[in-house]
Amino acid sequence: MDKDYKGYALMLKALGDETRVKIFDMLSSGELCACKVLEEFDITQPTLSYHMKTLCESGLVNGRRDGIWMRYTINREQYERLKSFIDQVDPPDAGG
Amino acid sequence: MDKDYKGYALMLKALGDETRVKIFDMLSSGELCACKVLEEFDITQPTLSYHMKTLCESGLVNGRRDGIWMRYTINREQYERLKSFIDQVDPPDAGG
DNA sequence: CCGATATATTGACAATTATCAATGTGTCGA
DNA sequence: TCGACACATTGATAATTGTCAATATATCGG
Repeated sequence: MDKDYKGYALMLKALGDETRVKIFDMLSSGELCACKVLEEFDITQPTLSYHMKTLCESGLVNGRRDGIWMRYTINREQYERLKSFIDQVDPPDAGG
Repeated sequence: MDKDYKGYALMLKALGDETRVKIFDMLSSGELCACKVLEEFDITQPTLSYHMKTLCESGLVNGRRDGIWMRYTINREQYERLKSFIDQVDPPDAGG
């Protein structure tokens, strides 16, 4: 039962950016459309689109079209998978 | 109580690399010296040194000199901090 | 079909990253 | 103090990243 380090690394890398980790956190309160996310940042629309693509390609975020809008949610399955990995690390005491 | 997105992003970025996330996982079983870590990878010693520096600078890993060796452990405090953030995301159901 | 709105893609570019070979630094034992 | 070992730093380089302006695509209402 080899661990999927490549998969974890992809998700962690997607979250390894201040803008994207904030977007991820915003999505914790539920589905959001791109335009609502955009309001929270001082970036252009193409840049947001790039970040959303990065998050989606990591598997951590799902996007669906709803008419004019793209609505994004956290992919719970992948989120749980990442969380399990992080939890499982659980180092012994004496390191900080 | 603003969230330290920059700090989380730094840690997540450090883990967002297949080699480093594997090192991090190796450290879950306790302290390891660089030479032991190196044995597990097909990379040169300078490259490992670079990765260890990246992990240490993110705050997630501590290094200490022990004579000839550098011994690395997970920084439990930072690890718990990251884990708490991830746990706290906890999206509502309906996203996978 | 046309215009308006939301989003995606492309092309360009500066900055950062991961990697190595070569070399430097620190520690110990003889 | 010298050599050997473990590790760090430097310099170089190819690849990747984050960003924007410009443009393309998709959806809807009329």
